[in-house]
Amino acid sequence: MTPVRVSVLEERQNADDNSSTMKDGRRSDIREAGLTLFAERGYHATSMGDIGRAIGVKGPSLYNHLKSKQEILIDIMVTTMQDLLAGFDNADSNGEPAERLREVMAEHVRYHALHPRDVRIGNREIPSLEEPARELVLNLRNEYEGKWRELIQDGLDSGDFSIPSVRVAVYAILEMGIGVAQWYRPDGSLSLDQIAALYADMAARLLSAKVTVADSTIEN
Amino acid sequence: MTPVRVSVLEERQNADDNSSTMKDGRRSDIREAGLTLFAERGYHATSMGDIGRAIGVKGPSLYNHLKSKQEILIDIMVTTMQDLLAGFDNADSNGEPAERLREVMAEHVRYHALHPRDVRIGNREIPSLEEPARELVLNLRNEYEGKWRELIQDGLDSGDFSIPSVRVAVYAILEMGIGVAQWYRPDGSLSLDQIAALYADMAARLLSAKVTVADSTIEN
DNA sequence: CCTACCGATCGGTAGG
DNA sequence: CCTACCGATCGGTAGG
Repeated sequence: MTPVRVSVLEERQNADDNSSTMKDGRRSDIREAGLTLFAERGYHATSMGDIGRAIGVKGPSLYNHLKSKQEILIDIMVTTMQDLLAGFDNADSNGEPAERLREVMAEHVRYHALHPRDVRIGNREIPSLEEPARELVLNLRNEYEGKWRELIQDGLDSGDFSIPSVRVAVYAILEMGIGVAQWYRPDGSLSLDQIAALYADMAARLLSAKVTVADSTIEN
Repeated sequence: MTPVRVSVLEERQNADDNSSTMKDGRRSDIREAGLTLFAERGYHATSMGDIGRAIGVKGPSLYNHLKSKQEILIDIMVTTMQDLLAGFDNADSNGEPAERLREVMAEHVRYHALHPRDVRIGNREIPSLEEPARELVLNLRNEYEGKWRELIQDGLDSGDFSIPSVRVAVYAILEMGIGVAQWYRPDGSLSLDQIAALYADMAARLLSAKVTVADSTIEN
């Protein structure tokens, strides 16, 4: 269920090298250290020296494997959005809207539970991205939201869902799932499958509204 | 409904000065500039020179009004949590759990819609806080969550609510409302009252679960 | 409220 | 992969 992805950094390396078999382990070590440190302290509060120290080298040595600190951030944020997009497509089926909703929500929640550092950076460090990467990430995010809007619109059209605003419903559901990254612990009393099912339930309930606002469909 | 609050910075000023009538306008100007810049770029990406420029003075001049950059952040984050706590108590009634839930959720949403910069900083810059302010803010946050847990537990005990996990329900509902700060626009097609009512509806629906997970009450 | 300035730290480069 | 070093920028202070 977890989508297969190739890190942007890894891709760059493969493009530069002829031997795609020789995988520069340092590169993924750096990514991993950046993931932890950016998530804990934030991008601007993390120095290249910090990242170097985390993998046992000095700061300047990192430049043998990348061109800038920014490159690490871009790699993390782009691959995270690509993962979420691929995860949606993987989980989506051609069944009933209600069932499709449960499946993509479960995947959304699983991804956020299993990749808390990635999504935390993804949600906090957008201002730290330089153009054009920032635009790219925002576009990927819009693409992700668009998939959700389509699914929920489908259910609205078929009569399976009943809500006054597709847009608000999408925001509410996505945000709800994002929160899992902040509290999920693998050794908690709820299993990941239980949590995913719980959130799938909650999302499903959200979409069967008894409208109390003035007009039944306000806008999109 | 919006709780009255006194900025920590203002309090400090009043404590230092004898003339509490002479309110140093610069102080709140600085707070306002920090609010905008920290929210847009992040704390570490904002310099004292940036804040000074926003109010028409040089960076060093700011130190006539405060002792450190950190002080601005602390003020913003502490008063934000105090506002949320006071907002909860103000909105809470002694009626039925379902009605109390609707009222505090509407207030939660209104606050996030009307103070997007404050809550954005509040949710992103916790790692930028130095001790002991960090502990203090986390305690206030726990206090806020605790109020929600109590309310939802009340509704569970009285049979008004039906959910497998109070804790998960609180996380889901709070996070849902926090998201409003990221998309609400005063000139949007939905009025703030409509939005608040929508989220109150969604929260109410979340709490009337038909349990699909194995055990009906998993934990707290 | 300003200019001048401090020590520290940053991202990144040179050169080996 | 390292040391040495670069120019830039930072938060904050001195002194007026």
